[in-house]
Amino acid sequence: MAENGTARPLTRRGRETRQRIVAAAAELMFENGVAETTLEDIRATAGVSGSQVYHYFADKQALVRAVIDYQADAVLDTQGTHLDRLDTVAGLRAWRDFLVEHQRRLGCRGGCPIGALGAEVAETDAAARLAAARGLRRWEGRIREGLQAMHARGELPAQASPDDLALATLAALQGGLLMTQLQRDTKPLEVALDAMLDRIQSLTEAA
Amino acid sequence: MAENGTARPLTRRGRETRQRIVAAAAELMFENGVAETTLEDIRATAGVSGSQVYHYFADKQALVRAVIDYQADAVLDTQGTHLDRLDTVAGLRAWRDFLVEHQRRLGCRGGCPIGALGAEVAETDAAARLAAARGLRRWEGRIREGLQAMHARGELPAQASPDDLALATLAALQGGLLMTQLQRDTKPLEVALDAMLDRIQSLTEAA
DNA sequence: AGAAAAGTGGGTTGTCCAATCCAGTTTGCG
DNA sequence: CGCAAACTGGATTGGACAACCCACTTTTCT
Repeated sequence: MAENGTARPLTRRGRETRQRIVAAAAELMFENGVAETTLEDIRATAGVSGSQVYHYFADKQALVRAVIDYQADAVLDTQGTHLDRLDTVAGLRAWRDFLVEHQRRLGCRGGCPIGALGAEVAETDAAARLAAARGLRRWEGRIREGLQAMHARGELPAQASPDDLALATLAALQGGLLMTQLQRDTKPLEVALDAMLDRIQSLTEAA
Repeated sequence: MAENGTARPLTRRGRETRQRIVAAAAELMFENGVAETTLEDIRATAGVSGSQVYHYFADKQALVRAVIDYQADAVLDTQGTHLDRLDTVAGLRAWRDFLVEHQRRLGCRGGCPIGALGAEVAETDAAARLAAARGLRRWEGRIREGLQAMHARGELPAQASPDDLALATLAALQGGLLMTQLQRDTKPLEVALDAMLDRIQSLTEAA
């Protein structure tokens, strides 16, 4: 039976298989988009047999939603300790360098695993759109924590909103990733992040 | 016969019909994405008969590329005179208000007509990806002209790069639009643009 | 007037793919 | 052990859709 979104397989092996399917789907959808990825591709990549995909997911949409949640975890995981060090200008710059280098390694392909997926399904699947929005909000939250810490230490002007700065930084990052994907060049990402970090740095110098 | 990308129909009527097809495709793809838009939908919306789509376009991909070029024109056209007045902080703020209001009118649906389309096809159609990149570069060019004028008048510090500022502003706009689309709320767009414009304004005050 | 282009309206073909079903086997928890 | 879940490896259905073809009419350019 196909499970609903929240129910998890009961056994360890079941959870692992489910996870293999999601990971395979995430990889293929990142590389080729949702529409170009067939359940048969996913089945083969995950190394499971015919009926297993439908054993764990009601339909393709349910799988897409699971992939978005998976990518949200993966994105935060990939950035690792960088996200814990966004409370200094040096930490922010190191994070920026990491993101740029990561895109370079990928050949500027794929864009943001959450943003690109979310954009593709935003107007056709409200639940998937909300899952993507939730993923980005988690990311934004990590940036916000760093900037709030700087603010609390008085390193940012009292009237400056660390929350707004965090949201703006994530937006610049998303736009930079999109343009980097389209142009196959890390320059947009570099310039977009540098502009935001320069702004944050100049605010610290004003405080 | 299906024409290649550059050849245009010879008669006025032919150009109009071709344009009607592209406009219908643009509207439907903006609302539902490329994958969810069938040639039959387009044919019906454009009000043309069976074989006409293939009379003007070799295949769906060719039509998608035409739609991207069409949207690039439409986006610049929609912003009208605002793009001629990006050489003052007041002009930039008015432009920002216009963009936010435009999203509000659309119910935050669809995102950027160029960016959303480009992202969907970026990894499957290199020509379409490049068409989207070209469209964004035209947009960036209009922003750059404004900032270059400010720079030439000495209203921006000599060491500040108006070119980089323009690219960063468009990236912030793109990311803001994406997040606004996903969250169905203009806040990300507002905050992203405000952050970039605040940065530009503070640079003018430093100069 | 004559030719080329634009257009109608329909049919057709072939493929792809999501989704469902099933008969049987293996695994693993209690 | 016994039962339920996990899993295999198919087959199959049904629909959607891109792409192509055609016989014929209307419009437009020269």
